[in-house]
Amino acid sequence: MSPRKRYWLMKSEPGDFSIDDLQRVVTEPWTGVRNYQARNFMRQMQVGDGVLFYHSNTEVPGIYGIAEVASPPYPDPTQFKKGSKYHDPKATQDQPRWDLVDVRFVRKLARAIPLEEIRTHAEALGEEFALIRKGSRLSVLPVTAAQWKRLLALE
DNA sequence: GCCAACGTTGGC
DNA sequence: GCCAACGTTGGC
Repeated sequence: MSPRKRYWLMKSEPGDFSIDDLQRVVTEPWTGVRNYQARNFMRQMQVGDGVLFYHSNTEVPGIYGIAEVASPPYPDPTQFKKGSKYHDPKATQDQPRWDLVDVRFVRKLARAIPLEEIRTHAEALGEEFALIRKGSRLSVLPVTAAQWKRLLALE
């Protein structure tokens, strides 16, 4: 028995990989996460979970699209690749350190929801929401069903 | 490009 | 186990 569908927010710098890139390739392994908290969230993911696709480090940071989890978690192959900027010398095939999931394109939002606007709804979303919590830089974070609904109502 | 906040590393 | 130094993230 699998738990009910969950929701997540995943950040990407559009210069590296944008929602348009995801639309083009449809499915993409979410490589390069090297933060334990973010990794642990990906380990909890199930196929079909909803994903808010967030653009960071860009002119208007915010939510630009919707994706879904397309695979169970598995070891990030880039951790084994010497010369890759994601290579981790402490990871071995027997003892991988980093997991990822494949992410599949669902749709672009009719209108991006800027971080600035999301902040104005902090009270409704909950102060503990990691996206707007002071100092939080998590690139993969959980979203409750209520937050998912509230955020997409802003579209 | 700046820099605050945070995580990781490594000397001791 | 402490903590300074360093690296990274990501908003602005």
